[in-house]
Amino acid sequence: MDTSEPSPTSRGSYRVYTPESLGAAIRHYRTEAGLSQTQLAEMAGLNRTYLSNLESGKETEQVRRILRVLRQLGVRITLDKADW
Amino acid sequence: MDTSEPSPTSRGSYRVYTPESLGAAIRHYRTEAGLSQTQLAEMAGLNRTYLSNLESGKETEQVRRILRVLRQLGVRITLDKADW
DNA sequence: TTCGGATGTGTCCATATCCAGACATGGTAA
DNA sequence: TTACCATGTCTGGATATGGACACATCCGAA
Repeated sequence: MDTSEPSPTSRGSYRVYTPESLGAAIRHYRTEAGLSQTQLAEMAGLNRTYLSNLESGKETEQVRRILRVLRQLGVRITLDKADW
Repeated sequence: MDTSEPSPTSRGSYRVYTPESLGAAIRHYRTEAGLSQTQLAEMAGLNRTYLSNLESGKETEQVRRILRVLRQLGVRITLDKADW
């Protein structure tokens, strides 16, 4: 199992390649914001169980599908904080 | 109907805010690559109908959910070509 | 120690959603 | 014109998936 942090780029942004790396990035930004899963789930109108699974990269076949499309196109996905 | 291009940034990358903008970006990169929906769907192991809907931003409640989470966290999503 | 918060994880179930297939339309080439 | 391709869109059905809820674990505070 990969317990490392999601690899940030030189400017603190995150590359997304897999559902797992997407989940890791979400978890990073959530904890950075000082929010619990319960709080963020409420803010986003989601179930906490879903958010837990999302952060773990589980049960996200849909995400995997979309990432497959983008990978085939050679498109890179980058996440970063808007207020930088 | 919106026939405009998805708004590119100064460096040719695309910001994703909604399922619609995600779909528009995918369509842009697909046509740029000279691929038909059928071709890309086969390459990615998907149904063409799904890809058509994905590019139109339809039936993507899952994407909308995840985008809600990222928006609440103030996280920005950028797509760009890896070979630039 | 106990207590509470945070998180992971399991089950059940209603429903969203993907796929297959068909059909219509618009464009283009012969 | 006909023929073909790309795309949008609809239906039906099988399945994936999210929500609700419960429970266990871990950890820090009191």
